[in-house]
Amino acid sequence: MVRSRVQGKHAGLTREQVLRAAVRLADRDGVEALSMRKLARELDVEAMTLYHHVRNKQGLEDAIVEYVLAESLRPPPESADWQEVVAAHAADLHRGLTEHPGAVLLFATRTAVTPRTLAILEQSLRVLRDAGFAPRTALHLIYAIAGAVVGQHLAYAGEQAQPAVDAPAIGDDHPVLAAALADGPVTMQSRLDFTLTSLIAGFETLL
Amino acid sequence: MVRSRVQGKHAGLTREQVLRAAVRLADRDGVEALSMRKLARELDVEAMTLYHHVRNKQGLEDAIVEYVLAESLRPPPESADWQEVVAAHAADLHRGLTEHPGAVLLFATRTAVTPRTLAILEQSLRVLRDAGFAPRTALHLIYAIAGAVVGQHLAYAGEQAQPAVDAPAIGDDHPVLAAALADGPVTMQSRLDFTLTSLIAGFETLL
DNA sequence: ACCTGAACACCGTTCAAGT
DNA sequence: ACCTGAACACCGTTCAAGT
Repeated sequence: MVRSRVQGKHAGLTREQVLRAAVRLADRDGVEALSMRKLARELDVEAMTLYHHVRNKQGLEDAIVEYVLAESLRPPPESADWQEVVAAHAADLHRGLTEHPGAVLLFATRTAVTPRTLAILEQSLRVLRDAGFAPRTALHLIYAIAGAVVGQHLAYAGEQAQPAVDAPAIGDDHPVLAAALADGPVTMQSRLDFTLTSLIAGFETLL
Repeated sequence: MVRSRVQGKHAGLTREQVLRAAVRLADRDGVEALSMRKLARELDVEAMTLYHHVRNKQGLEDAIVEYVLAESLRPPPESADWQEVVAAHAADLHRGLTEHPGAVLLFATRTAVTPRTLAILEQSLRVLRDAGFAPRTALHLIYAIAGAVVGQHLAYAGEQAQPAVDAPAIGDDHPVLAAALADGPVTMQSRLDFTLTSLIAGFETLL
């Protein structure tokens, strides 16, 4: 790593570049490997320079969540029924977290409240209310969906580090568990599909 | 912090004591404040001593999850229908995470697979299978419940640091969202209840 | 205005050494 | 066997100083 610029010379570094590099680093090496110093090295800059574009590491992490969420979330499809809107919301989140595994752990503990996400949320809520859900129920519904998607991605992230239960490890003491795993391990996709299908079926009983 | 023991003198430190102190420290100051050095100070011992009871920090965190899960999980109630078994499982997890907020983030990314948790899982799965669910569906069902409980606790933990959306911050641009929050902020308890009720209602449609 | 470099107060972990 | 202390390679962040 060679310093390629003298002090005071502008690096021309923008916040956008910092965030893009941070997301890339987190996706490549994992969030736990994301440090101000390593990110600075990646950008060929001193660590302290980053504090010009970001309040601190917390602020960087908040910004990553906003960045990924902004990239993932789309306005709900026009003239769709509420089931499609809910499924689309889940699919948006799922795609975003799949493309950016480094953001999964950060999504778990923050909500990015920006004008754009608020606007999209309001549009989804309107569809749900027009379908007959009370506003508060509609909000609960969105929370339930988001929690389910993030929850399954987290569980999956954990299983990468520490492999999940599989059939051979079970043995004869646990016949039902063994039967459940006989057709291969349970994947995140199957768990997520099951959870979302169950949730939507449950929501339908509320109408 | 005074050293109260000469080198080589047994501290009489047990793994149980280490884990109890770790859980207490994480609950009191937050997981992010849990460090080997601070934990050692708490136990009036050198940091390196802890490595005699725990492989490394990862191992300590795994052990915390096992410890809290063992304390929380109970065998499913005898002669209960499947809805009660599922609700009891959710309630066990909810109680454990409420009593041990320091473990929430750790629960998100690991599964504690021990003989005891496997046995309890098998019992729950048997009730579900006897109720008519296929073994694989039963397992999906348990995963969905666990994911929902952990997911809502995580979201709640995040809101402690970074307050959630509330009515005054919304304004006239988002009437449905404002209406949803008019009766006060959405709490973790209400979100969790809603999610679990919806999930169970959804499961019923599968039978 | 933008960037640097030293410094401070922390980390997890290895390793040789004490009793 | 159990515990220590120094050491190494890291952290995030403050602060004064450079251009």
